[in-house]
Amino acid sequence: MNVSHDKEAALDQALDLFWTKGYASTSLKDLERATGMHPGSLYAAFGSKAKLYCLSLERYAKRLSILRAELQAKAASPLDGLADFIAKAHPLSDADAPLPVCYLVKATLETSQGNQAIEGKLSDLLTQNDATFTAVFQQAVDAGDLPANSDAKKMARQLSADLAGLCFYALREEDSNVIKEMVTDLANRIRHPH
Amino acid sequence: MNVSHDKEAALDQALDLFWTKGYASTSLKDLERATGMHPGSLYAAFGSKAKLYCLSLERYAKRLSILRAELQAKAASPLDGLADFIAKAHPLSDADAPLPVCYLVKATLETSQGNQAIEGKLSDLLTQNDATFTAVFQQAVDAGDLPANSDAKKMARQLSADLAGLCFYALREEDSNVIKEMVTDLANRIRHPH
DNA sequence: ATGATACTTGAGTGATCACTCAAGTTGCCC
DNA sequence: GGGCAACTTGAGTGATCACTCAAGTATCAT
Repeated sequence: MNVSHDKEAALDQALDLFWTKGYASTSLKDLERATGMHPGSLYAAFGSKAKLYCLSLERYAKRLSILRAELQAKAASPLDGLADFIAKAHPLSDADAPLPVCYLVKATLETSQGNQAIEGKLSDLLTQNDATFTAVFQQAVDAGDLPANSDAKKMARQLSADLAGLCFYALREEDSNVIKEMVTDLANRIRHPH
Repeated sequence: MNVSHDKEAALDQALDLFWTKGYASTSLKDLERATGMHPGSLYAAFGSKAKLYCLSLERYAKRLSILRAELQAKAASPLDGLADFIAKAHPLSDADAPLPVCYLVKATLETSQGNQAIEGKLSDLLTQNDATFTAVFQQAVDAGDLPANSDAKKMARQLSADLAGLCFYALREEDSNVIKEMVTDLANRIRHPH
């Protein structure tokens, strides 16, 4: 009996698996089990393990970016939107996420050694993310919410690093209240810069 | 012809390899090449890949801890010692380190899925590190360098996270001056809390 | 020299890796 | 219902994985 497969659903399953186990530690057997697809179908649909991984990275980044844009649109100010995003939508604050850790951060630290395609894709997505953060801080400067001589790029860099730091800490801290406090602290620092 | 092996030197080689490639992506072939040891000797000396990894984690943590203690002893104050450590000795500031990234941070984000021994060892070492940071902050409080109502534990937590965030950013930023600036900014925040 | 002890050697183990492809199944048009 | 294109299937590929162990070699004391 054949089973027809939903490529999008399979990609979601693969994303969760890669996210939790990492690229190197996820085997095709794992992917077969998670997606319900057989190796032939997986390769027909996605080409290779590395390409599937890249697709999952892209999918994650796009999903997060859309969420951020939505919150931004609803927020009273650019900085409020960014703070809302961190406090509500980021994997750190998302109970549905397989790990309280940004997928891109974890993937970067794994440095899928040697695979040029994966490293390039990661670099692209992270650069894009930094650019978005920079744009938001620049909007805040233009709106007068930040001093006119603020360095938007530097602030974006610091935010990226701060988020990554929280991801690291969230992975090993068992008390979720501690993380919640650190996340809201960070969000408040964004919302009310001094 | 047999070659006699220096266990300490081999462990150093393994440490560098695991540090750069990660646990899952480092094969025994890689370890053989790096240490010049044959599989039999490796297993006689270290027991298993996982045990060798744990030993390398321990060795790294101890080395870093000793460096920190030395700087602490020479410094004018506890906070100065901590700041010096970050600005001078941490892998972020150490040109000799294989990666400008704390080995323990990278290892934690890799979450050697499933291996209880490795996860336990990592957890121990990180907890120990947090405790040291906490102790230093407490010394600063006792010395009057920090307000009496300071939460040393919370400050240690934040420092751990900040360092991890910098590690993440250092991995992907090509311009070393950017990292240098972020590191000195962090060190100055430690030195002169507001 | 000789035998005992300790260490080194590397071919070989079964398991698992990412991946392929011929054969089988399905759905659709006429 | 016959023919065909598209998809699914899963046993099988060679490579590589972590790891073992019998055989070889060096270093002793005697």
